[in-house]
Amino acid sequence: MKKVSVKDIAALSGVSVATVSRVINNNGRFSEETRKKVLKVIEETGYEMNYSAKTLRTNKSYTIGILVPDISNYFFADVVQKIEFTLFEKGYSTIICNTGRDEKKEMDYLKVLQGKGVDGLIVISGAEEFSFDYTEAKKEIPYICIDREPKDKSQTTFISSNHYQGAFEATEQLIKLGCTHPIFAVLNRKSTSAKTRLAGFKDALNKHSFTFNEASVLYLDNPPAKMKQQTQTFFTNYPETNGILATNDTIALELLNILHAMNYKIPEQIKVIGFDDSPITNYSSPPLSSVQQDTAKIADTAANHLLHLIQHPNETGQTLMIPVHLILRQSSAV
Amino acid sequence: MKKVSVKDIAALSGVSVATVSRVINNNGRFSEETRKKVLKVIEETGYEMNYSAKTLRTNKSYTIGILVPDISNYFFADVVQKIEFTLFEKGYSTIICNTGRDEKKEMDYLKVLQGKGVDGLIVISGAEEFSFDYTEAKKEIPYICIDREPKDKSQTTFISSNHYQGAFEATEQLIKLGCTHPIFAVLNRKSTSAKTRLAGFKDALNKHSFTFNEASVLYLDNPPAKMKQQTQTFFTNYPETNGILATNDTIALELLNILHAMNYKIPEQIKVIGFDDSPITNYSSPPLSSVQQDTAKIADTAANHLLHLIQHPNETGQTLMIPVHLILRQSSAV
DNA sequence: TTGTAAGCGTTATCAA
DNA sequence: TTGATAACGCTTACAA
Repeated sequence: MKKVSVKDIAALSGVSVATVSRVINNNGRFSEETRKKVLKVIEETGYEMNYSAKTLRTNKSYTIGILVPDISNYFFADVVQKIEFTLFEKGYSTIICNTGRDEKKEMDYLKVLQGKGVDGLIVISGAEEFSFDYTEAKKEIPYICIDREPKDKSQTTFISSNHYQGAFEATEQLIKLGCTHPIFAVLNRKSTSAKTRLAGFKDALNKHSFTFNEASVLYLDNPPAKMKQQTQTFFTNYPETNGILATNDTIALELLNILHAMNYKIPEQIKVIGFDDSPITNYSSPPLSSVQQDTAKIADTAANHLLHLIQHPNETGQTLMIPVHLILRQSSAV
Repeated sequence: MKKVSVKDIAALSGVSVATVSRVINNNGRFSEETRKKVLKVIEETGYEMNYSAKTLRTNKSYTIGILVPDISNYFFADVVQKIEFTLFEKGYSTIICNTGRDEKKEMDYLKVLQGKGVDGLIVISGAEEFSFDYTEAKKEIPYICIDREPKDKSQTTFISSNHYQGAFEATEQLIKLGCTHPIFAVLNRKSTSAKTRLAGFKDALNKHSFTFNEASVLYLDNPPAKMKQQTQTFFTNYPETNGILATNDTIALELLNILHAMNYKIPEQIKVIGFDDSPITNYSSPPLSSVQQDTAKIADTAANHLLHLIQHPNETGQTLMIPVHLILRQSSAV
């Protein structure tokens, strides 16, 4: 009772393994009659392709690796899920690697993925620049970077939400709503996207002739207890602060709680806007305004572009910007 | 500049491929001198194992498949992440399959996973019972079910939070806090775990001599708009309702919003408890009491048990219950 | 302790 | 239109 192989199919349908292979892959020529016969036997026996053998032979694994910092973060999970969906539709399976922002682990994963012969790689976010280590020039694996600056842009495709635009618009919105002292709240562990958001914030301030200085950015660290203390200190030093653009929704919500505890009224005294538009934004008090990323488009672009890159390895060097949308809710109301 | 193989290593270090293989896998005998020599060459050349070849030969893939309904759900993502971590530490990589609760997709995934020769499977949640279709008796793949009743418990290991206990305790808590008419809010698409929670709710009512009838369960459907209407109808019919145990946090939060809109005061008029204790519980208004699942323990148990099962395929039939903890917050305060 | 060689399930080349 | 066969990179008897 062992697994049935092409050889068995060949024997049962009275043709050679070569023919069976041709039928399965629909390449080369064979008669309609043969095709029917073979497919029938395949159906009956419940034959399933041994992908290891196929991969070994063809050097194509139909497997894609995804490097992601933290799959329990909604934004990442959502993107990954959608990428996985698209890839599966096209016959690829996906190995998801949760790096936990650990560089060593990332290297280990890369090694294994290479050993498994992945056809391509999608790298999502991260603090440092990403470059694939092609030492000794093995098979070059095409890769796509999402929200993570590649070291050498000519080697890959860079896909990113337009973080700059999002932060810029959100900041202008705060100003328009009357915030005289808007700040940007960001984690000290800074990702590529966070840096870009900061730039957007800064430029929006400039455009409206606000000064950007140490009173304009609130740097935070985990855990929440530390964040609370840092926030309190900041507000003691800069009590005039009346608008916050947070680098993501989690930070925004944490700040909401902290500000409540400090007896600030949101949005009356301080207006808050987050980033990512995760589902939680609807359930906070008050509901949180946020910059929505188009995860569907990001995922779709990434998946399709990678597949394209696999076919045409040298068409790299592009940077694709995905527009974002500011969603206004109670936390930034007038 | 092609990929280096055992053959190259053998040539470069002046031994046979067999010896190289022995050194790599540290099995069989070889002299210390040989070992050093071979490892040096491996190091220098940056050799990486071709896993397809290894898998083909040994029929072991060091790959585990995880079937999960929805990776953007925090509870699932958290469990998956932790399983993945443990498995990677032990040299396994993980193919995560997001089934989207689609039975056809689940079957397709199963086929591919089988073709890729996964050594084991972890199946998380889902509406119907799970049984692996071993038609034609291929290689039997050991699998673990988390939160999803296996069709035949003797074939697998069933791991689950103690949903019954959680629901029972939460219900008792509601009663203890003075709720005279507690209800259970659940989605119409009912999972194994939801059914068990309902049972716990029911038994707690019985214990305290409350009657369980159609006024005790609020059945809901997505999307939120529909949920709102269903809730309003329910409260028109049963206005005495003053306590809610929701089948998960998302439902609980949705209800919180709906009840606010209906001008109910939480927790004064209605007390609410959720399930899962996702991070959002801290940011809702009021903060949500919830039954916390021990994801770390679930994940760890699942991973280790599966690895054990791979070594000892016939030690199946266990059911492992993981205790849960009721976390009390504002939404159920007196 | 080490080497030789068979074989895992495919695909692809070459002949028929 | 088909078939025989080599090759992919690795492990593992069996020999030496």
